[in-house]
Amino acid sequence: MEPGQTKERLLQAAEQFYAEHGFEGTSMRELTAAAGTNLAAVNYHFGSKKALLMELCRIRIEPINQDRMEMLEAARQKAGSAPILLEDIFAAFFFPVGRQALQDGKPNLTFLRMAGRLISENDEFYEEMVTAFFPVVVEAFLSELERTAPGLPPVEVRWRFHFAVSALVGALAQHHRMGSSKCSELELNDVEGMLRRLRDFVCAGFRAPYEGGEAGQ
Amino acid sequence: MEPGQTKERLLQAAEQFYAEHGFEGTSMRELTAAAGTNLAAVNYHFGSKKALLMELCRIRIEPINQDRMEMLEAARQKAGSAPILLEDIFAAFFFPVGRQALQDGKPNLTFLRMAGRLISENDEFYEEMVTAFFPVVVEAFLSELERTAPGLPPVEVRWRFHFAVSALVGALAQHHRMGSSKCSELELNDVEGMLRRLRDFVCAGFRAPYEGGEAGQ
DNA sequence: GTCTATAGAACGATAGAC
DNA sequence: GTCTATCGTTCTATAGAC
Repeated sequence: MEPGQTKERLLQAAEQFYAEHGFEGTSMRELTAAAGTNLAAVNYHFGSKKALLMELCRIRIEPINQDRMEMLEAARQKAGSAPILLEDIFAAFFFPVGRQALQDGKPNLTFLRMAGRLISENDEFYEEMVTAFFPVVVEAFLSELERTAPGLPPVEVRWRFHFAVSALVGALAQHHRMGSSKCSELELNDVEGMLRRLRDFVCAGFRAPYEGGEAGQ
Repeated sequence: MEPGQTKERLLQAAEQFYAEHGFEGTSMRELTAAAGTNLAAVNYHFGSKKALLMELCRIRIEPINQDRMEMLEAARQKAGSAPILLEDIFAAFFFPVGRQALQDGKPNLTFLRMAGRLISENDEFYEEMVTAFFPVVVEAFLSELERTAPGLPPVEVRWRFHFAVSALVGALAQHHRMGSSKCSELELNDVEGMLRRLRDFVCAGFRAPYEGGEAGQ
């Protein structure tokens, strides 16, 4: 193969395989074959299988989290001294995912799937990714949410944010399967529409009346 | 080992390994060692790795779906000719998971994690499980939701149910990680409390105002 | 019904030529 | 920077003794 493009082709193939089969299910043999190269290239460019997949995650996640912080800051500016609108907070958390998925013009559903993988990855890989990429963003959004919903105990805010993140990650992981069977009318390629729907769903959920934690069934 | 209990010990170990590492990440060597037996036992009792893990899923999922159908029918009876309360529909979908997790007295978080795995399993395994265990239940709940929310287009009902299921599966997959870092105050063992919170969150989300699908950001 | 032993293939990683 | 060849390990599955 001509030199200089192997690294990018490896990352591209890694996204495909990692999205479809996760860390454990991804074979470096298949991956390098799909990238038109060989096993040795992985070690030369990245050092190991794990380092390749971590680098892929870094490349994809970091720009999203940068967008999130910028959109959150913009929402703060817009609100001035008033409380930030809940819709703007969750827009800042959700919409950058769509921006990243659409970066090459048409929607990259493989990337969505890869993002959805994170949640059920094995603990070692998960822990490394979360502590590397997410603590600052999560704390920023949590404290903004606490400020916006003063009536809600911090524990309840954390639960609801947890549900919101779960819904996002699950929706991403499942998005490619929404087209099958009875859901064919759903517009798969309208990632932005999906995220807007999800934002509205989650904002309403976040505003659910708080029963004090001891309500009966 | 004494005869007659190997099959059960294999299923128990399978739950642990499948929950932690998924299908691809589960090794029959480690699993059979943890079960105090050997590789040959898997083929004798189940036929293959895949058959063992599918059987585990069947044993866990089928009772939940049976509970769901019974609770949905009970909610129908309770409502009579009036529309069923949204809270009762999602209680019927969510709470049986907790009942299954608590079946041995104290909460079985491993089972929750296993259930959360489903969503990002490789397509072959996923497809087989979903078409084997879920189509009837999903259609029953979807048509009940359509009946309960007459103002909402069926496509929108499907999207919101999709988000609700995603939130459930994601919350299950992540539940064991909620104890770490800043969330230590959250009561991990209160699975029923978590599901009640999630039910309220999702019901509020499902009632989000419908903008007609073309609302701006 | 349970075991040991092993077949046969696939795995990640690396040495060394070019 | 890219390749071939191969090392040492681990994988699932199975044959056959008890």
